[in-house]
Amino acid sequence: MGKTRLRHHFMFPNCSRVTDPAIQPPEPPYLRPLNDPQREAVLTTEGPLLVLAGAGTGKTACLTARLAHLIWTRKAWPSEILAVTFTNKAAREMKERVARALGQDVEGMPWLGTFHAIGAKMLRRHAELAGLESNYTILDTDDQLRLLKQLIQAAEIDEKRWPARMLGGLIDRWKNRGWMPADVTAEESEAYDNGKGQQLYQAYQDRLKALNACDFGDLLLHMLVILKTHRDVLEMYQQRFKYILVDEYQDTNSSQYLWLRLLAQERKNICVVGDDDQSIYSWRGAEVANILKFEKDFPGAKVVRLEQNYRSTPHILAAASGVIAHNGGRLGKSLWTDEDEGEKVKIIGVWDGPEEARRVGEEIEAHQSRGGTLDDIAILVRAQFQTREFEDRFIQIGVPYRIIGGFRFYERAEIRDALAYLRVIIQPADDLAFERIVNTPKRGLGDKAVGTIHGYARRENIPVSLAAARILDTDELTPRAKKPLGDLMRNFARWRDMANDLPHPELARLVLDESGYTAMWQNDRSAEAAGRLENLTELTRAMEEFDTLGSFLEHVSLVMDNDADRDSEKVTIMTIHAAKGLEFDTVFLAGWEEGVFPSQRSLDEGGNKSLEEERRLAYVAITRARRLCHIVHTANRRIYGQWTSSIPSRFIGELPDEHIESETSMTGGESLWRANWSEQGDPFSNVTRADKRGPGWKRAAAAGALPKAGKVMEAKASAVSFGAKPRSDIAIGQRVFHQKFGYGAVEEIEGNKLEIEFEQAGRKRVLDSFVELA
DNA sequence: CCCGATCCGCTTTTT
DNA sequence: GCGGATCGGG
Repeated sequence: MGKTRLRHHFMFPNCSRVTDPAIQPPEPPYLRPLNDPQREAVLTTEGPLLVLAGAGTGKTACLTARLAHLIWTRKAWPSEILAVTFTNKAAREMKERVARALGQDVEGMPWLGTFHAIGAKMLRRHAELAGLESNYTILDTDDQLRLLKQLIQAAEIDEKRWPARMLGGLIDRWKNRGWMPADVTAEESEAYDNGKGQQLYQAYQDRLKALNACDFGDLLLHMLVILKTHRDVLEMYQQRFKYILVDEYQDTNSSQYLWLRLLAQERKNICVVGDDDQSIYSWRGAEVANILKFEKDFPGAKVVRLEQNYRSTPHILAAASGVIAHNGGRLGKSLWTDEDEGEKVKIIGVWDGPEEARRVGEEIEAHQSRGGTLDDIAILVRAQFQTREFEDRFIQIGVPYRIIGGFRFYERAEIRDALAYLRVIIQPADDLAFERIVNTPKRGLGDKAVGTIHGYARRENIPVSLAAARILDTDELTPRAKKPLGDLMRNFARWRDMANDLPHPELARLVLDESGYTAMWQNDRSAEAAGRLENLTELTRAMEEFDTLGSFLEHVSLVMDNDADRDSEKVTIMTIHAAKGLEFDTVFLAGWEEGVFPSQRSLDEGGNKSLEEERRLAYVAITRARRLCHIVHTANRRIYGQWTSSIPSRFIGELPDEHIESETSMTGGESLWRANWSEQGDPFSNVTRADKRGPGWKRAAAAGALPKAGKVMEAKASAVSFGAKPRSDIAIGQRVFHQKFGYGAVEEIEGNKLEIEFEQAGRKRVLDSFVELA
């Protein structure tokens, strides 16, 4: 095992020289590249330690060196270190880098992984203490939702008024806080159907137990309860874990915090690494408070700040620091760098969304013609909908791009269907999986038949698939339904038998064929059918890398690989959230407008707390850039099909003047925009402007944060009503040209809106400012 | 069971 | 303005 391999490493010839007083013991290789604070973070092994690691300060290098150090100095065996991360990617990277630091692989680090993976592993060992069997199924959000729907229907609650997603969200929130159903307060319970929240949470947990299943929150919550109520189990883990290491501590939720605190209580060798300024996940339960109060929670904690930035230029750092300085209650860090000054952060103002994409496209083409690679470039957006505009444009001009996020492999319908078949084979009691595929492909078992089976199951209090088997001996089903159900059940019995001696990828292929599932897609004439079949092939191929079907299914539920194709050069388009932890030479930050970024939701609800989170997001966004950072904002944007005039983000106003330069390039010239603005009466005319920055409206917009509600509302008025002066040069029948839709003839005129019959694109409604006379 | 009409809702996302 | 979920009619 890994242990022996590592032991071998301790015989490294260098180590024996320690006995020679004339020669300083050589520094272990992993310490060499570290600066002083990093070194301190590595060498302070005993007692609680908080490492505040600013963006780009070599956090991962430091973390891995620490792990390597603990192992190298034999303070702990690899199996005695608990190291938790949030994502599989981070865990994988850490594993690889520790291995590299020590010069071999670290299979002996069984407790390095995500919170959920480690929680799942512990829970498999102690499942019976939570009323589960160790082969429990891990449900994803889709399953969770379907289950909740059933419960809501059974409770005869109007699902329209009290949607399942709402209940799901509440239950998640409660689990994140470490609450079992009994812990839900009346006040919280009130949030769903006048106090039915707690009751439904309890019913949901009961159902999960009956299904021998867990949702993601349970992986932590069950273990937390077990650690709290079973001293012996807690003590065993406290003994085992000599050192605890936590990455991205600012992202931990209460349940994770309580879990860590229990485990660290005895030895107190807990090292947490994070950056309060990069806390951007409060909406999924993260508590910045955890990192802010670490020193209180662990008295005598040492704090090490990593402030030397190895990533960005001084201008970029100063810009980011300038923005984040507007937040209160920070632990505080000041990033610095040795790098040369570099270029200022460039603020680009454009007319509308399409022009934003056009403009960024031009910059990218220029970068390319200078010989730069597209892999250096990222476009970061606040929300997924913003990617559309760039996609459209890049397709048009032929710039290859990849969009990170969106649909993941394991979330696709065909993959989930295939997995459902396998789940039913492994765990016959998995009702959710059974119900998913009982009539997929169509085999004449519609709602009626399934409802009858369901009723039987409920009456007899047995799993649905068992009910399906038994109901065949009764007359409850019509002969028409009995036949296909009998076939299906016999198939499952047969597949289950075969599971023992057939390799599981083989089994999967066979099941997909014999069930008619493959045929279903082969007969499908729609465009995506071929892709779905490919995905199924890919799925069975992926299974080959796992020893058992069970381990594969766990991998699927816990490890969502986002392997966007890395092979060819592409511009990366993604959300800021997805970009956290990454870096790019050149970064375009798009859509920096009030209502987009900061998002409308964060402005409407959540108050200052959520605005500060948006600001941290801005900080994360800027610090992704190594050398060039461009911030783009538009004067008009279409949101939910509505043209909306937008004012620059307040975060632009918060950038220190001396580190930015601005430019405006609007179709029709800036004067058009300004004319519209003044015709209507500048909503910010009562605000004193610092006119340093050219047009001055950027500042004004930022100042718009001051006179709140009314003013901002007003500024949101649609562009259509705004300077709605119809063009005098357009009449019905006029031939016009439009950037996106090409040539067409005007059919109708309504104010400044035109209805145009385009030659290629068909009939569209557009603003007159978007067309030229042809 | 399939289809079209209609209605809603709409930030971020990992596990 | 789009996609998806849901519902009612054929």
